[in-house]
Amino acid sequence: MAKAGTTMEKQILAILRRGSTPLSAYDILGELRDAHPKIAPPTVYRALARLKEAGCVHRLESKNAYVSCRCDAHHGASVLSICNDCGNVEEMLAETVLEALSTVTSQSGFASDHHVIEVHGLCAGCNVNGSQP
Amino acid sequence: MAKAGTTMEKQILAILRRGSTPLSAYDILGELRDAHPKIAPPTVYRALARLKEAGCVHRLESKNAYVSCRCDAHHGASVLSICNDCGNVEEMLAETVLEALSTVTSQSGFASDHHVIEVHGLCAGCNVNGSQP
DNA sequence: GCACTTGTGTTATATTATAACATACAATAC
DNA sequence: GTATTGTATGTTATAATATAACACAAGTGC
Repeated sequence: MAKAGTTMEKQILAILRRGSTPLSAYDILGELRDAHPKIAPPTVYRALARLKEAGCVHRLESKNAYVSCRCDAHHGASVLSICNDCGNVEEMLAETVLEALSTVTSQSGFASDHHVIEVHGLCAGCNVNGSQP
Repeated sequence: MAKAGTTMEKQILAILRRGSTPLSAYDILGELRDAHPKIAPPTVYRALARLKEAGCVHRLESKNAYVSCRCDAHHGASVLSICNDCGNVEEMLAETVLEALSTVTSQSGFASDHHVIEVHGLCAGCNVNGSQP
C-alpha cells in the first residue's frame, strides 16, 4: 500500500476505507458528490486507475467493484475472499497458492504477470449465523 | 462439460467453440444475429447463465467475456490463463492450487464455494515470438 | 381443455466504463 | 515574469455490459 498522490485519490481511499465492503465506481462517485457536486465518472476512474497502479486499491473483478488494500507490505498478488452474505472482503497473502499457481502455469510455458484470485463463500461470522438463524 | 439443453445454448456453444479466444456477450449476440436477426440481449444472457450453471461455459471475470469449457471431466473450479498478446485462453485443472487455496481460506474460517482464478501473461507461443520479433 | 413449466420475445433501462477534447494549475526553464 | 511542460481534472458524449418486467408460445402432465 503506497501513499496516495492527489486530493482525489486521498478522498477515494478514505471512502473505501470507511468499510470493508466493496464499492462500485458509481458508489464512490455518489459519495464524492456530497463534497463535490459536479464530479463525473472519468475523474473517478482515473483516480482509481492510479490507486490500483500504486497498489492501494484492488478491483474485485468478479463484482466490478473496488476495495482498499489492507496490507501494508505488498503491492503484488493477493487472495481476496468475498462473503456472499455480508459482502465483506478479506485480503490474504498466500505464497503457497502463488507458488502452486506458478508451477502449474509455467508447465505449459505460460509467463504470468498478473493474477486474479477471488474466493466466494461465507465468512466465519456469517457461516455461524447462517447455521443458527 | 455437460451437454447443452436448448437450441440457443447449442448455438452459443458452437460459436464459442469456434475459437479459443473469449467473446463478450455482445460478440455472441452479433454472431447469432446472422441467423436470427431479432435476438435481444436477455436471450443471450439467459442461455449463458444456463451454460455456466451446467459448467459448459466459463465467464472470464477480468474481461467480462465468455469461453467454452474445454475439459471433459469437471464442472468445478479451474485455472484460466489468458494471453495478453493473442488473447487465447487455456484452461488448467490445478488441484494443488485449489488445495493451497482452501488451506489458506479455511484458516480464517471462510467457507468457500466458488473460486475465480485467472492468470494474465504471455502464452508459450507469444512469449517466444515476442523475444524474437 | 387447463394448469404448469420453461424458454424466448420485447421494451426499456440500469450499470459500468471510456473516448475525446478543454481547462486549470503548479513546477521549471528561460 | 512569462513561456513551456506535465499532470490532474472538467465536460460532454457515448460505448459496452447487464438486467428488470412483463408478454407469448410450446411442451408436459393431468
